[in-house]
Amino acid sequence: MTRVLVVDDEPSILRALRINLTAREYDVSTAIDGTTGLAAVARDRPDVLILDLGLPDMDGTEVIHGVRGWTSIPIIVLSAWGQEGQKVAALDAGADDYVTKPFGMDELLARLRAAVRRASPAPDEPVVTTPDFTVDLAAKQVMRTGGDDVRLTPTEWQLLEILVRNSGRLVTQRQLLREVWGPAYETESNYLRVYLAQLRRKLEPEPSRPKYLLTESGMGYRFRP
Amino acid sequence: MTRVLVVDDEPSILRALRINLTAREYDVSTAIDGTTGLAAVARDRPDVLILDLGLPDMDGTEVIHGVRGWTSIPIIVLSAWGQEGQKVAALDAGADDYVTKPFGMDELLARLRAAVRRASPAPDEPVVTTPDFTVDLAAKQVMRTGGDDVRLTPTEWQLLEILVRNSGRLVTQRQLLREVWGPAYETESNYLRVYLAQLRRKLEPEPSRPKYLLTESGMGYRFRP
DNA sequence: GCTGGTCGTTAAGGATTCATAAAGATCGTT
DNA sequence: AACGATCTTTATGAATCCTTAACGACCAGC
Repeated sequence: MTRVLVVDDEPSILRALRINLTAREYDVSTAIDGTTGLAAVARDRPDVLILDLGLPDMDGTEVIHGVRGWTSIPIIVLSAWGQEGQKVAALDAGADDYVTKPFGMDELLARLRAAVRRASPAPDEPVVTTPDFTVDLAAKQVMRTGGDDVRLTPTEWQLLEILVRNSGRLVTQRQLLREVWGPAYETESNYLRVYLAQLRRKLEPEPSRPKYLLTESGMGYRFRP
Repeated sequence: MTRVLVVDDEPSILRALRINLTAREYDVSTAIDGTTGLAAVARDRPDVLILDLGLPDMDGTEVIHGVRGWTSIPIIVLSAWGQEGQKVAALDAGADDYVTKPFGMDELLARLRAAVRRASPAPDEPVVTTPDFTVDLAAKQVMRTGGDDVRLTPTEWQLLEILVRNSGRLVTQRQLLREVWGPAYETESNYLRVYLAQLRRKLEPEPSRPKYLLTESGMGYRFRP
């Protein structure tokens, strides 16, 4: 289920979007200003952000910069008629698309679908296999070679997914912390140690001598296929 | 924040660009001739280069060749009216775009945005290969020819990365020390000796007779691909 | 041949980072 | 209310890395 965060200060628009998007099987959350919006992005990690440019507390482009600083989720901007300059600035700041108010719900839905589609470029290899286990990115499933599947908690899965998607590449601790826990946790590197240990216990044949989930001291972690 | 380096010998133009670009949230640095311009590119590694063709000390195309020898950052050329030949030569040499003086700030800004956008999806992080080992900048991985990968510590990696990114050209001790240890360590050249020795021990087939990590006595070091 | 400077090599400590276990905190479910 | 699962936090010893110093080799100039 696609999760959408709507940031707008007009209750009527929030209400209209919530009703329409929920009816279309989107999972909707809302925020009424830039500050709570930024916090909500970090906390809820939505799949798409719909952002009104005319917020009471901060400029729309500031919000975009704040989001773009650490994630690349699609951002669709809502701009009032006549705010052409703001619109361009928003696109420059990193927004993906814009809709001018007042807008038809059909148009917004179309752009929403397009944004989501663009954002998830079908990974060319949704299944990664090693001699000891198999990771199915699409099905969110891990199976040990032999048949029984491994139960992973949500956090464990997020971590594994990032490492597997960057197969062979070193992933910085900052990046892992930012993408799993949010930008406020960039220094909590002990989280990584705890969860890497759990993943190793569940996946590695010899957890204290990892073959797949490798540590590069001082730099980050790497999944070796 | 996008970093722009402006190389021009006319103070009025430097001033105008600095004001306008800074106001648009660009991080601006400047140089007044080709020599310092080339040094600034190597040192600051800007995201875009704005280069006047009519420099006092060297021909514009020479500057472009000097830059293109080792990086593919976008180059926007400024040419005085009537210098059609120079303009073509500049594009041949590898410039990305040109603006004819006198120019409107809006036009320059538009071309700047376009250049940055074109460049961003193609991060220039190549794979450098030698007969004995391979350095993958993106994956932060070094593999010896034969299969086994080499473990580098963070400091070793930083050093190697700078040398490889400046493949073939001499990198000053000052520059290496500044970029790895910070400006306060610019004179601690023994650090370099220690770490170069370690890198050679890990990478060179004959560490005491280096083929790739060369010392230029009194000057600095050079990576020969 | 002596001398001062630069470079290569090595090794020991102290500092940082890591692995691991285990105890609280939180949340939803029964 | 109690439970189980998950997430957070803390503590400890082990592993790794960085810094620093010492010593010898090499080269240029005197």
